[in-house]
Amino acid sequence: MPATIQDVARAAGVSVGTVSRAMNNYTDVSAKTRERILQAAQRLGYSPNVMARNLSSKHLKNIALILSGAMEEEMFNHFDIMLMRGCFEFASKKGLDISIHTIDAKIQREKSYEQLCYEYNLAGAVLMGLKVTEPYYCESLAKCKQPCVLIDLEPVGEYVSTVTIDHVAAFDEMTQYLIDKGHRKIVLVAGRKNAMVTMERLAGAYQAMERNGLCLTGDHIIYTDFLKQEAYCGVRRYFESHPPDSVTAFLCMSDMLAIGTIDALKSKGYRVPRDYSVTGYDGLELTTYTDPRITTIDQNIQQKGYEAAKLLFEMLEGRRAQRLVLPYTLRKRASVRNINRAE
Amino acid sequence: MPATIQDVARAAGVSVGTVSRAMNNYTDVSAKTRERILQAAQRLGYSPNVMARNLSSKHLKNIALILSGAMEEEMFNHFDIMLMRGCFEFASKKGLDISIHTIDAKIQREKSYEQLCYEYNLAGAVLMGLKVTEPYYCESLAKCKQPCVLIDLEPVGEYVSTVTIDHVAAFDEMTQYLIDKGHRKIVLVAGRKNAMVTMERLAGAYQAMERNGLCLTGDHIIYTDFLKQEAYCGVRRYFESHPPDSVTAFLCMSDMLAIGTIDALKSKGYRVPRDYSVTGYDGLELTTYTDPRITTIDQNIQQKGYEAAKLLFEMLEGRRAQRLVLPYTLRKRASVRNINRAE
DNA sequence: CTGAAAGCGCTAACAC
DNA sequence: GTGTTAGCGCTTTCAG
Repeated sequence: MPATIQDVARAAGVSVGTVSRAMNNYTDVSAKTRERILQAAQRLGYSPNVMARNLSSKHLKNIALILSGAMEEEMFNHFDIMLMRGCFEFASKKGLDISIHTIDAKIQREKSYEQLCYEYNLAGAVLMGLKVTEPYYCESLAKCKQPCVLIDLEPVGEYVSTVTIDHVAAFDEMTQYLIDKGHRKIVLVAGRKNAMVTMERLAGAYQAMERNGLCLTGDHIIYTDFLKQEAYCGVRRYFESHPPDSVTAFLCMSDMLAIGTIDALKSKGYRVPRDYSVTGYDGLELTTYTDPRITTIDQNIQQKGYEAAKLLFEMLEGRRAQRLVLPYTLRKRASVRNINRAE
Repeated sequence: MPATIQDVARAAGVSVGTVSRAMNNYTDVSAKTRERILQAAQRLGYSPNVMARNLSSKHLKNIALILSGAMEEEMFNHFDIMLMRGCFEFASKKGLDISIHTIDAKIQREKSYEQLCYEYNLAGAVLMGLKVTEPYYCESLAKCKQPCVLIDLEPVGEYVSTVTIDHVAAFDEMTQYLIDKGHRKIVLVAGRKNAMVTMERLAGAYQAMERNGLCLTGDHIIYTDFLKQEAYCGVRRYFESHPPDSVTAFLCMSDMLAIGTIDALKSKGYRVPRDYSVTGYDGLELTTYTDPRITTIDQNIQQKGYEAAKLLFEMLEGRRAQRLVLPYTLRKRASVRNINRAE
């Protein structure tokens, strides 16, 4: 049976209140007593019970990483991992303890963010994988006084910060890059139809196409739920109703979609980039292992996570919510071929 | 301010005890009152405070996933993700709530497993990424009455289960496969020197080599900490002191090491598998995206996680600790070339 | 500087 | 069936 604060108090010959003060680095404990208490605690192998501490303490200090839909689909993918790493990087730098909680669509419909915070005594959280298609939940965020940080979403309410990149500009740049390489017939392998990130990237694609006098028709857009397998099937299906020369490049909204696309192309006997060019998005490390290495937008995901945790930390210290837009980088690699006549 | 059990009691016109019983599905509450209470709870948006519940409750019900060294090196990699997915798969199937905690080497040296359990009121946990090089911690596990499940380690103590695969046999099989393909000059790209998994796989390699009258000398073993980058450097360094024809195949102890090895080989202008064959280990999905696709041992990692969580669950119900050995599969792919004269 | 005591929100034993 | 009450281990006033 592990030691409680009572045991330490007894062993050090003081009251529990004094032990508590000593353990929490209060200044109003004499150096001598503190030393005695710390030694007793050490000797007994005492560590405070987190539940009791949280229950009695007024000030919420706990911060959390909330993984939404961790079990559905391909959630908990490479993207999320990097995000988590970033958060932990910040936490360990600051000596913070971040708790992790998983929620799913069902929970989100039944329990507000505020309730979750109450349940776990959270001061605030970084929310990963949240979908705007859960309007109720987003509303609950807006109303809540516990701050939170969202990734790649629009801020809602006074205590919600977001960290994102300029997806419109990034996708515009990627589209322009393909166009510069001579591609006119482009198929878009898109994400979930009403996801924020999908719409923004779509806007970027349209913007670039229009600027170049091109147009993107509906039958040249393949919607997916960001699953590799869907890209694979979607691309194969595309060729069932379109001739091979109706397209020269596949513009994908994620690296995993690009991988699925390349798979599909290879399965049809085509070669990348000889027959078709393919681009990704996210900048996952694995785009450098693939054959060919994939041209992509490097979002610098880990930094996104780092900044998210930092933002939360700052909000907890009283700073206002904000929308942080991080830079991105276009990584030009072998999956795109220049098809301009000139060369 | 969220509702407490008091508020619900007041709203439903009953005592807190009755609310507690109703919320916890006790049978000794009349259907009518239960209904009234549930409605009141719903209306007030009540959800029990986890801290208070855990503090007051005698029976520990919480189970956790403990990520050891989540922040160091490449921990939190694809392997761990799949393991986590497996755990969550089981949890969501059983309707269990798994909390996640991260610990690092420092914490492990200061705080025993028992203390951790006490701190978070844990009934037991699945421990991921634990290193035997933390002897103190492993001892603390052995002494503790809270059950736990380890991955790829040997069981220690009465309440420690493990789930693993037969690494000796698996690595033997892989080595034999290379030998069957005509490879006699093999370089081993190994993991951390005294890691359990490294030693087991090493034993498998020796076993197969000896059986075939081959021998593995020290200068043909490259030790790493399972980091891709180390394989990259190690392989390049190998060629500085050995002629190109001193080796025909690289036998790697993980898929990431195989990727690093292939990178190094490519950087030297060699091609895989034309010039050198390379094998991986783990069966990560990304070995199917690489160029070439990597021959590997599929550990079925997600199932490992699933079984680990299941084992923990069963131990909590009184079942004895056990050592579970799962099957594996050799996935033959393009990274190995047959160099027998016959073909 | 330190001790005493009042809770934090909940569960579980015990009455009725 | 339901109410009452004693804690769970800790923090935090409030005295002294």
